[in-house]
Amino acid sequence: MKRNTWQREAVRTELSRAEGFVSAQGLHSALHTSGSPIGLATVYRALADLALEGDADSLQSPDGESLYRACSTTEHHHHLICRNCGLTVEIEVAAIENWATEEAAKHGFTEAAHVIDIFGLCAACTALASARPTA
Amino acid sequence: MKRNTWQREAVRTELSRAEGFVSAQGLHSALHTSGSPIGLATVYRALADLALEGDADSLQSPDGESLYRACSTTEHHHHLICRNCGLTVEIEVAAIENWATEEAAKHGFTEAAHVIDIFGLCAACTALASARPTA
DNA sequence: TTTGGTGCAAATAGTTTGCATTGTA
DNA sequence: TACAATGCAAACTATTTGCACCAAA
Repeated sequence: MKRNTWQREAVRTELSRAEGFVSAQGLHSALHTSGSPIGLATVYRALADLALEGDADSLQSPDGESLYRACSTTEHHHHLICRNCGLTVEIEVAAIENWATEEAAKHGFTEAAHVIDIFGLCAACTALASARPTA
Repeated sequence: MKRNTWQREAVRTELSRAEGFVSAQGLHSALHTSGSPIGLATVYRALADLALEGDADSLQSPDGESLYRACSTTEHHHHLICRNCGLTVEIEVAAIENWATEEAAKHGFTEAAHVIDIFGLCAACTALASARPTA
């Protein structure tokens, strides 16, 4: 039987408070900042459980980190994520959903789950980047 | 100036020989099996270069590994990946490309890189699945 | 009380990097 | 000859796991 601990609750809360996707590490430090002395391993375990139970959605960022977000079971939408500051904008397009499904079906695939997310630099970070170039 | 070494050539060759996506580690051991004493770091560096030059396509597997694939054309396309047998089908749709770019621009994002991949069960695996259910 | 959960630290896994050496241009 | 590329091993990052301890049921 799953037990109800404040740690799980904290992770769940912080996850749903987050606008879009958050990394386990990010969520952990956010919790620490909020005063929770929760352990990193616990955060990982809680997130893994949430994902398993279907309460969280996860995807891999281009950098190879696992990102999680609270799963609004009903409808699913996609995100525009700033790779610098983490700003997330929700974008939803039924057209794309259909496209994905059809494209899969066209090739005989079933149980298609798509990963459609756009990583970029938000306006603010773009400005910063041009002010202080990386290279 | 980029130099032409047999190691690069080996990586390039092995990559195009592979049917679908391969991990750096997998490619490395495949090369070793073929008798190439190439170093793992070199494989990583070669793959990174190939991806940078646009000769290879890369994506993150659900396990967090970086997978690479020879990129036939200069344009980039997306994939339909069977989560059971690994069969990969390239799908390309200018419409989606544009959509992604526009959606990003609409929100002031720059340097947008999108992750659009569809994981599902290919026809063959679907048949197998119904014959011998997983759960 | 029972036993799953937690925290810490050590262990993994994948990938990157420093540096002396090698080989291409 | 000169300098990019290689190989090795150490360094890193993200994540997982073993284990003793704690607390929910």
